[in-house]
Amino acid sequence: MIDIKAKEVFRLYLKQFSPLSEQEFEDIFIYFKELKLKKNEYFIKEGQICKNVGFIVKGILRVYYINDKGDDITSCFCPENSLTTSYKSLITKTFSTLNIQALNSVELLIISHDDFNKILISSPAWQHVMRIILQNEYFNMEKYVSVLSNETAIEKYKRLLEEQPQIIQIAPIQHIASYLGVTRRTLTRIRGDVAKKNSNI
Amino acid sequence: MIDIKAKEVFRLYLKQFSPLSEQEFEDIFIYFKELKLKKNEYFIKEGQICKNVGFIVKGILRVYYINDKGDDITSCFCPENSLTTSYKSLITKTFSTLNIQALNSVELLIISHDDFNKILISSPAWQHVMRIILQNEYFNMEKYVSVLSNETAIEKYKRLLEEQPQIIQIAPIQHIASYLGVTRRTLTRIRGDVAKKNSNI
DNA sequence: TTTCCTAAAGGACAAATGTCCTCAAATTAA
DNA sequence: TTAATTTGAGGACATTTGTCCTTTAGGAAA
Repeated sequence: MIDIKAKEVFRLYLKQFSPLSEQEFEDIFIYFKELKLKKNEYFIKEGQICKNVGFIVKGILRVYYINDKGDDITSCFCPENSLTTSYKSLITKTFSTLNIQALNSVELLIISHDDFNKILISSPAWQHVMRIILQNEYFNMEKYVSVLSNETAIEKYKRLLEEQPQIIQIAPIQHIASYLGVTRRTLTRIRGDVAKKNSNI
Repeated sequence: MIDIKAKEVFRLYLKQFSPLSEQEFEDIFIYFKELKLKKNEYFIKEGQICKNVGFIVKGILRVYYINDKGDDITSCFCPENSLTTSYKSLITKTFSTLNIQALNSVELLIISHDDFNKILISSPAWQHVMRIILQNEYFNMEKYVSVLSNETAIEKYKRLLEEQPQIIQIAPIQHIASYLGVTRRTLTRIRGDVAKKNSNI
């Protein structure tokens, strides 16, 4: 039996995008299962085919890949109250190049790709919610591209500090650095500068 | 009457993604109009609401925006045989922050957002083609993000030289530079290095 | 407690990139 | 054709970032 609180969190999440009737929500919810991950456990590993979409009830996940040079690059931190999956692997049924790993202890609601598609066909309400969520994913990615190419390292750090302060608390410095597109050394310099400025005020 | 050659080009484009029957294609095609742009004319300008999707039969368009610092940043070059639109403005019916401008003389087939949606509802074939095209757009964006954050300026330049050599021929240096995320000065340095290496061979 | 280990901070120097400028070639206008 | 304008190349120096290394602090194990 799924935790009643988790269910409520998910209900509220969907409600943001589009109202669902009690019945519509229940019809959808029966397909979800609970999944708990301990720190450092994986939601999906490179080389596997991703078969699930997860909703994060609690905790934070890190998405990363190993690039041509062998570096571990963090492409995204998935916060509470959002979806996580390896879209490309899921949709094209190919091996994932991404790893999605729990940064702390994580609680998810997951649905299989097959069930996901089943609901898409049978429920116009679900179709509508998903269209909006996927649109948002796309727009977020556009935003991320613009941040990556326009902001300096220090601006990006300050943005992260403002938008996702929990990340800075729990993620080790090398993950934050690769996410911001700089080396560890540059990130410590930035932290030094930020601390210095604050002490001047 | 739309140029018969343009029609063929579009038919072949759609065919890549999914086969359409002759009738299905004709049913869709009646909604398209021809649009010709001279060099430097706009498909969409910042501040307007984008109402059309365009298929590029001939020519190249540049997508750019003005960032907070007032710089003109090229976010993408749209080549022949691809779609162009300001997705965010189109879908959310908000003012576009993007400009899409003809780099040379351009020939488009355009369809209004309303007609686009009308076909989406009436034609499962069109729905299918569009789902695949939008998925590809998303995957391309992912690819672009990974290139932006992993490759050095010189690697990005070489990639562009290989993948879209026409761009390097016709776009002025500052547009290519902002697209690669560097200044003009860095791009001329890169060109110098590339030329020097080639002469050594 | 003491030792060991790990993670972050930061010093020193090198490399890459940006800023500001000039010059030369190409293009446009008179 | 000549003058004016635009565009790209590239010099000089400043700034930023990377690389490699050492130091420091905090937590885990003996």
